[in-house]
Amino acid sequence: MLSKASKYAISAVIYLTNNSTIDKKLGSKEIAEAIEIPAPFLAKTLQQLTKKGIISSIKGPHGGFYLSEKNTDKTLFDIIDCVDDIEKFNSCYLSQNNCNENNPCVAHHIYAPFKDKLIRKLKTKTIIEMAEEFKQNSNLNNQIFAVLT
Amino acid sequence: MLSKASKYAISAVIYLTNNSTIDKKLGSKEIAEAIEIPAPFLAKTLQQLTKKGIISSIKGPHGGFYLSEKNTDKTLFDIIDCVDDIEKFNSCYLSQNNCNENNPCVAHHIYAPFKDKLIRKLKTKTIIEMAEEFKQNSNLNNQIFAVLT
DNA sequence: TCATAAAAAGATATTTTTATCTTTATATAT
DNA sequence: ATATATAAAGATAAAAATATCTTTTTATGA
Ligand code: FES
Ligand code: FES
Repeated sequence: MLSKASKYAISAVIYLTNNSTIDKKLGSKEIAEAIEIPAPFLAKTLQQLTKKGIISSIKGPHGGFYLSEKNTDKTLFDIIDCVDDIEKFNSCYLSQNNCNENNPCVAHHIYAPFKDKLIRKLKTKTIIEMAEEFKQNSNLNNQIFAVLT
Repeated sequence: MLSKASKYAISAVIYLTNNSTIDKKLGSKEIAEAIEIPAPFLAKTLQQLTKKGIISSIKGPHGGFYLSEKNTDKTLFDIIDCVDDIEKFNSCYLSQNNCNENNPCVAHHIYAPFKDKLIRKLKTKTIIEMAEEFKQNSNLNNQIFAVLT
C-alpha cells in the first residue's frame, strides 16, 4: 500500500534513530547498505525528509544524517506524509474518488473505522517509540531490517 | 489501493450486469464510453475477465460482452483476484514482507481484523448484488459511474 | 587557503503500469 | 461463399515509479 520510497524512509529513520548520534552521523550509503536498499534512491528520500525537518543532516567531512532535538516529536504519519502523501489513506479503499457515508463503496463500512484508527495511530506513534519497539522486536527476530522489503 | 485495471473491471462488470443481456451484448468501446475510461485498455481487461469465466463474450457481428448463467455466482473477490492478484490484500499494510502475529508492524493489530472482514465481504458480495446496490444508489447519485475514477 | 568528504541538486536510465495501435480469428448476415 | 463486425492476441507507446549517475555546494581538517 505504501510506495517503496515510504517503506525505505520508515526503515531508514528507524535505523537512524537506533544507530546515529549527533557525534556519529551516518551517510546515506552506510544506511542503505545496512537496511539493504538502493543507495542513490534512499539518498533522494533522505533529502526529502531533511527538507521537511523530519531528520537532520550536515554536509562535508564527518557529515551525514542524524536525529536532533527538533526531530524527536516526529511521527510515522510525518514520514509517510512527507514521502507518499497521506491522502492515499483518506481515499476510498476500492478507489472510488469520493469516500463518504453518503456514497459508500462495498468496503466503506468496514474500511472507515479502520482508517480512522490507523491515522490516529500513525499520528501518535513517534519515531522514538517505534524505534524502541523495533529494537525489542529484533531480539526476537534479528533480521528485522531484512524483513522490510 | 486497487490498480486502475481493477477499478475499470469492477465498474465495467457492474455496467454490464445492469445494461446487457444475452440478446443485447455490449462492445468494449460502448462500455468504455459509458463509464468514461480508456477503451483499448478496458478491452484487454475484459479479455482477462472472459478468460477466467467471470464474464462471457461472443465474437463477430452482434457479438460482444454479456453475463450468462455461468457468471451469476461470481463475486467482487473474483474480479479483483483476476485482474490484480488478491495477495495484495493479504500482505502487510505498511509493506513489511511478512504479515503475521509474531512479527506485527505498527498497523497490524488494527489492520488484521479489517483485512479479514474485507476479504470475507469481497468473497460473499456477488456481482449481481453489487449491481443491484449500484442501481439503487444511482437514484441518489446518478453520476455514479463518473464517481469511479 | 586548499583538498576532501559528504549532502544537495539535477540529469539520465530502467522498470512497471497504463494506454494505444495493428493484426488475426471467428461468428453472423447477406 | 463473402463481407463485416467484433473479440482476441500481439506489438508498440506513453506515463509513472523506481533506480542510478553526475555536478554543485558546503562544512571540515590539514
Ligand atoms: S467509499 Fe470506499 S472506502 Fe469509503
Ligand atoms: S504486519 Fe503489517 S499489517 Fe500485519
